[in-house]
Amino acid sequence: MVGFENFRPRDGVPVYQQILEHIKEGIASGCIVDGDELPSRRTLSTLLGLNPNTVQKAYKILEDEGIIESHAGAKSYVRLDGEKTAKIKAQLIEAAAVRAAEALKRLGLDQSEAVALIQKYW
Amino acid sequence: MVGFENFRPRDGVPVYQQILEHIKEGIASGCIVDGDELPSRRTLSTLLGLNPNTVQKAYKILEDEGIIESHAGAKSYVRLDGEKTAKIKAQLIEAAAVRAAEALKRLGLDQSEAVALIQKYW
DNA sequence: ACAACTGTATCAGTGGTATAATACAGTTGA
DNA sequence: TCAACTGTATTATACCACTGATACAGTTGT
Repeated sequence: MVGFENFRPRDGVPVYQQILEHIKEGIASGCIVDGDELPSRRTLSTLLGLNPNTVQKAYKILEDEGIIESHAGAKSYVRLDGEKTAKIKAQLIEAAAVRAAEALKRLGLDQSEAVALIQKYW
Repeated sequence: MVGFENFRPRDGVPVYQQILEHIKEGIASGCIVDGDELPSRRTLSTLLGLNPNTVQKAYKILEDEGIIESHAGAKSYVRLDGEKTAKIKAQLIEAAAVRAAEALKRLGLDQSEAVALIQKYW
């Protein structure tokens, strides 16, 4: 079962997007693999104190992207092959690295200073 | 005059926030200093193709934070002392570094991998 | 004084997010 | 079979961030 134990929604970002990201990050880090069962829309919405529609919105996008499989009446499962997993991981990592590099560059830092900072705040 | 030549708003983030960040980043990197004149609300909004209120919103926040000074009828100026400048710089750098470290951690990377990525995408 | 610029304030409209209340249909297991 | 779950869909509502349009007030320089 895909876990949401340490899911702490931060504000400023739509919750449905954070649910999306949480699952994709789980895939990238290897915590979530092919065949894993997802909590039902109703279960997860109750757990997080949300409306079922909010969870549905996130799940719908994941299904459109071919990451999960849903069928009326049955539970939902993660559907991944090696290629798709690698692609998700690469996309997230590149996005995070580019964002980090650009942010630090804009602050006037050079590469060695940036590296030192990452180490300091790790 | 505070410059907006290489200001390219990205979507997904409110424009008024990006204006805010642009000015704070300029302060952190030393491009913007005490006494600098700001473009007027109307001038900047025309330049960026925005509504004057959007610029006003950003300027208002900067004034509330004591970073710029505005008086009805007169132009607006940056007001900074060394302490304030250092504080802004430290805040932005810490925020960027923490955000970067957390994002890369969530993706399952370790410190050396993160450093390598920053160097790769620098 | 006056034109042309400044900042400031107010109100309306739009779109996205989230909630709410249902309804319907398929699967599962006792 | 049948109750209890599952997913799916629809409609309405509320709220807030953002943008847009407009009006008003103060300054600056000629």
